[in-house]
Amino acid sequence: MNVTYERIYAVVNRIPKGRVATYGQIALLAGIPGQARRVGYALSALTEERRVAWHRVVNARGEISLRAEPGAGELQRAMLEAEGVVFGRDGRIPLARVLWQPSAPASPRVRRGRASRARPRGRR
DNA sequence: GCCATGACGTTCC
DNA sequence: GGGAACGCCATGG
Repeated sequence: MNVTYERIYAVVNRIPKGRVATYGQIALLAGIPGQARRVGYALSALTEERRVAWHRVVNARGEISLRAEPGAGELQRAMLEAEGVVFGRDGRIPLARVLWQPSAPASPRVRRGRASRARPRGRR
């Protein structure tokens, strides 16, 4: 297993209870900024032995990313709700309130709206 | 070794 | 605000 994967899992495990983090955020903290896709892949290859809090990882929209496993979305939502994470009417999570902020000493309004803009590219 | 796909993200129209 | 396009990378065929 790659060290990157381990680091990703470690970052995910650092998410405090009752909070969620986005894939991009995790990728950033894991040392692979902009590669959220790899994070998703790492989580897909996740096993129960790892015991990673994968349910605290959501996409940038605050929604639960569905995967191959049927019913996993419901499970994830149930686990999050059990931890105190609130869900909006449309099934989304208000990231402004429950988004994990690794370095939020006293100003919770550090990043509002988007998760980050590490790559201001975007040619089209 | 090339091609297609995927638990995603960001920017532009 | 919604949709489309491009990116980056690992994995499997």
